[in-house]
Amino acid sequence: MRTRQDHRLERLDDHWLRLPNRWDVPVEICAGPGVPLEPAAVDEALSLLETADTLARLAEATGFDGPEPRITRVVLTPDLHKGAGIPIGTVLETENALLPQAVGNDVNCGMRLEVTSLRADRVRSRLDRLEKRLRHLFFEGGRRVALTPAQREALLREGLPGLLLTGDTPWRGLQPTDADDAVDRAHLPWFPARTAEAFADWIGSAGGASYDSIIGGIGGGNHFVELQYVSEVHDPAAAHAWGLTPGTVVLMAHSGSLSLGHQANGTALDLLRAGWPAGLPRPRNGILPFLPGERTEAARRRYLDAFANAANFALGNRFFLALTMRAGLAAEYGELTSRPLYDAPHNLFWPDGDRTVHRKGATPAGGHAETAGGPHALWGEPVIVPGSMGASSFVLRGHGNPRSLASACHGAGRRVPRGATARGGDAELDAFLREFRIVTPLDHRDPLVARRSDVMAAWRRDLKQEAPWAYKDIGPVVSSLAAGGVATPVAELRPLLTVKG
DNA sequence: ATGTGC
Repeated sequence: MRTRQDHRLERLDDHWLRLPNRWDVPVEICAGPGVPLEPAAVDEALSLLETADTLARLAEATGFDGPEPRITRVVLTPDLHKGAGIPIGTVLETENALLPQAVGNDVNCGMRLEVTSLRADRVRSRLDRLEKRLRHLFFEGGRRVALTPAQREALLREGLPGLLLTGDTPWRGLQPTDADDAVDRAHLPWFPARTAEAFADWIGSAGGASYDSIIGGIGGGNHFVELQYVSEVHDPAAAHAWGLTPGTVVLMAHSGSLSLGHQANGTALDLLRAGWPAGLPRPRNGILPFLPGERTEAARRRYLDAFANAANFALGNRFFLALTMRAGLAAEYGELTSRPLYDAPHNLFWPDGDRTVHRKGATPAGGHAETAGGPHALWGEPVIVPGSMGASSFVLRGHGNPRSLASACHGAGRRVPRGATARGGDAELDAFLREFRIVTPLDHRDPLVARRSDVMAAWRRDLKQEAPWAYKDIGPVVSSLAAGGVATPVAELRPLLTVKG
């Protein structure tokens, strides 16, 4: 299928497009002819580029005498769609500038993939019983992760490795493994958090160990925890190395930093507004950057600490989500192993000297250079691309393509805006729910449910926003990544059971 | 996307 091309885009070859702009910033999109691109998202990308002017004006107004702050490259992924100010599916490379909004509110939203010792036929044989267990564990008060204030603080400051060193943290008799430790240590190499002051309320909310109302929650929107099985192998050598043999059951968790990332981003915007030079108009696109230097040092440091705290929390939360799923599986099928293959961040930046790569709704796809010395040096970075509910997901291996800023898409991409899914579609949703095994929170319209604080409730309207027809077909999206030299498929995964936040 | 709408 060929979709009509946006007149502002120029096709470079079969799988790359260019967005010409008056700032001469290289803006490239990896998308084949079968991938629809939302015009509103292209509008938003052009509006983002006005930040090039903001950087120049801010530097002048503040007498900034360091090296020129600039946008050096933008990559838009094939799952591009309109976000709040900056498109979801944007990779932004800057020099001498940091843009909190280019990672978005949900700091370190990401994807964890674990390879279990279970086989699909065994899991399939008792899905009814497993479903009941998971509904209880995730939504009906069965989660109950107990952490002391010291443990909460350690999680924020030093991530999961820090938490594991702070007293006993067994949960339902399950302990993290060496593989967890290796994945979690590899995840956050950039800057440890110094202070958790922004989250003092959450840390200090109990005297002793108490059950946590936040950690272990899935979140909403497109977040989920899913059991899948390997249905097809596309790259036998890499699949074998990663344990992705046909019929193997895997666990996928997509979740973010819940309320913590929002608080971190809010802190950044408050600080940026407070420090904005008097007399300089605020930018039309609403995007406020940090420039380096002493003038902004204190504010930047406070933001980076809150950012790292939220990022650490998100990684830890995905670990707890996996642990919850492991607990359900162990209760139903007996002892098992579940080894994390990867935990990939979607919303994050990496300052590296003067250069910063920001990703908002995009996933790293490093090759040999980016993974050198690590466990994935041989095959490249695992790239996890989930399809919409009920559809296949893919695991690919990254090629570190500099054209893509070593980045790939983080999903199939929304086709219908959230707001446009409210009307109709109820019969289709019912049919979908009969066909696929989707474990959802309890119905929020039920007055008995709404009054109970120990259960999760959700609206049907939210579920409709995540219906399969609201998303693009994942096939052309994955083909674009492969043909565009970004990442190549290793294995295809089909859903067995989805726990939907 | 957010412990639950402007």
